[in-house]
Amino acid sequence: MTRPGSRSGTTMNDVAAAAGVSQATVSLVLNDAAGTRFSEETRRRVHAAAHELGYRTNAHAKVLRDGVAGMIGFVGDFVATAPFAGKIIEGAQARAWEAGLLLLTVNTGGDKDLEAASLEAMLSYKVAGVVYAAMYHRVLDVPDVLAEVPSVVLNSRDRSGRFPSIAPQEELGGYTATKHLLDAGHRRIAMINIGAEDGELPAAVGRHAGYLRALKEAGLNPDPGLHRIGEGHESGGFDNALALMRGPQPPTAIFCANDRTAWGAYQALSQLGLSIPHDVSLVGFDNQETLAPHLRPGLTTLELPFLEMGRRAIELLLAGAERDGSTEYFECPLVERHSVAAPLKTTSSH
Amino acid sequence: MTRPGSRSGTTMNDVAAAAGVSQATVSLVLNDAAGTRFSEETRRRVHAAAHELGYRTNAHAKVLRDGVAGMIGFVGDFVATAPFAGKIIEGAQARAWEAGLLLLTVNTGGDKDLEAASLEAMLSYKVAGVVYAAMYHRVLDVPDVLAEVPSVVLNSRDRSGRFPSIAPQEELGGYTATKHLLDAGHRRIAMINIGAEDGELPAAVGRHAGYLRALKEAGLNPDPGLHRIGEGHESGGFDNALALMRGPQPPTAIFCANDRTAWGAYQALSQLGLSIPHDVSLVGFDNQETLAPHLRPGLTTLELPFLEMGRRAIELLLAGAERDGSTEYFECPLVERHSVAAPLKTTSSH
DNA sequence: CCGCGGTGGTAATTCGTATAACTCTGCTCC
DNA sequence: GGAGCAGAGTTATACGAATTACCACCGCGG
Repeated sequence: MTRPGSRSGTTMNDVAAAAGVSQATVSLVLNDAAGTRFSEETRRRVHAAAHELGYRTNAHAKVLRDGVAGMIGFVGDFVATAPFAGKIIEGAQARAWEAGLLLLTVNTGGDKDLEAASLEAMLSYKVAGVVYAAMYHRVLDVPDVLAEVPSVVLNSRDRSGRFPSIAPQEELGGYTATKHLLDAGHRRIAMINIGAEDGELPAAVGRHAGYLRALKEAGLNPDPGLHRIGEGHESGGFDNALALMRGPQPPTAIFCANDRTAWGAYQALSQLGLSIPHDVSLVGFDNQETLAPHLRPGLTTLELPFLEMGRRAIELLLAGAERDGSTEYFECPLVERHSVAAPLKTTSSH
Repeated sequence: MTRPGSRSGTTMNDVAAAAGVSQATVSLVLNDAAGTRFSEETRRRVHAAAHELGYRTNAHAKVLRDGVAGMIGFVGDFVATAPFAGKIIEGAQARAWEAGLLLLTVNTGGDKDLEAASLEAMLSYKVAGVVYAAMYHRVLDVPDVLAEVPSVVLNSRDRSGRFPSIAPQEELGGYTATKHLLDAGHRRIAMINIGAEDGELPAAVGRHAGYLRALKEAGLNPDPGLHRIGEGHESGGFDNALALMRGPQPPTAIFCANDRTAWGAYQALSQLGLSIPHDVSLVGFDNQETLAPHLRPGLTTLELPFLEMGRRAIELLLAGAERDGSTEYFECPLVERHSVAAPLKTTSSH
């Protein structure tokens, strides 16, 4: 009803009739099919008619005919919900679009029934592949149906090892963070981790391992009293930072295994009247854009390369073929701001 | 290759062959079509064969035949990127799913070409409707193509008035926030707004109007010196709060037009050695989940009902029909935490 | 012995597009 | 002057599911 010609149901037959040619001609001309020859006059008429009628190809008919759809499924336990992980979709969507593909997204919120049902729906839409994304890095069980189509696990690892996975390089991140603090001259470096290291949480395990490696490499003996476990939230950072600084031998620097924890530590230090980085240095992890740059002083932290990871997931899908279950690790670059300085007085180690 | 029967290309004909019946029978049985009668034995065989072969309906064939697809397009200038607006997608997706529909999402990042192209793609997929969502509440120009399909504008208003819009009730929010402060006994209430009120930013205009109305209703004369304009960021909150408190007659309470601004104010007050809410009370706006609950003390703020707004957008789409360009406003409930208390000393007004 | 109604199912068509195979008209060339 | 061929299109079919119209069979009444 909008413009005269833009009825939603305009088909190639309508265009053909308007241009006075056959439907096949319309198809061939509009798709600029290779190896066919039509007079300039005919091409002109077809294009004119198509434009006039507001013709738009019916994607379903095309898919039915060609067998493969221009869509990729993106299932996550969060997708939209998580504040910072939006980047991961942004990257995926951008890359998909470059390949002319649309993203069919569902966030299950952890609901396994919804997950199964939406995967079924996606498969009936003949998606070219499925990205199975997780909010945080862990080891997870991938639904069997995904084996029917190219799939990749994003920001987590597939326990069964059937699917290619993409994950951040946690250990190196932990190492880099700690090394940065060591290089600034710190010797008593605490770590407030996110949750227990029961092996199901590669972020916690890896970051801590990197922390230990850096310490060891510097010839330092890790003080168990400086290693604490929060829950990845502000309160965990707050409580643990408070306990740490009130202890007998407080650290001169704290590595917080995520930015939220670091924020809690900021609040604790502020409450104790300690200044950052003068009295104590801090390094975070995640480079959460709503947080890290806006703390005072700005938080030095490690960036989770979500944009690239999202892009890469689609890339792998498109490459298809190989389909081994190997994991591709992404390095987390250090982004320096102003929460790290040299310690006040060096607690000499000999 | 996974399980024997789960080839991706299993069609009704395959099932029919396996069950020893016709394709029509398979269709009728599987869809449990009304008014048809098949023997129990036949039904059983059909279901068994379908299950055995891992049959899954081809959505494209169905759409082609039936004309309407089980998908809704969701286009945004952000979609994933914005930290808190994820809720809006979550709500939309949940409601869509209840209706058996999938969401086809694209975040354009403001790129108009991408926007146009993805709308075209969505329309070729015969989406049942399109939600056109914006990151922040404003007045925007909606692409003409949207007129071809049921569409609704989410978290913004359509300038042309052709499409139904859904937006938060900013004025009432500003009023509620201010009233809350008045009720606590405050008389000198400042406001740090987000950006200029040039009419293109309903959030800024509305929240300020509500602030003025509440003041007027309380018989107070707004002090222009207490009204400041930030940029909606932390730094705007920081700088303006600092200026406000260092002024000749500092306020006893500040209404910050968003949570990020409020956070900046927290930092400024902390720097000045002022405590919240003892020395000054604060109210924010947005109830940003990564921020408001984690500030110390927790920030009293107004919630943007994104989940409901997202749901409602889909609801309107499904209702279709009417299609007037009216705007539906959503109330922003006050969520009380601990940043508001009675003022220290009342600056009596007579 | 024919017709009739009910039961249980099937054949054929439709949706919109892509494409392989085919037709028809001129023209050239020997 | 007919073979051959290039040029310009067309016809027909397939993709997978839904649906309408139809058909075959059986038992029974008249």
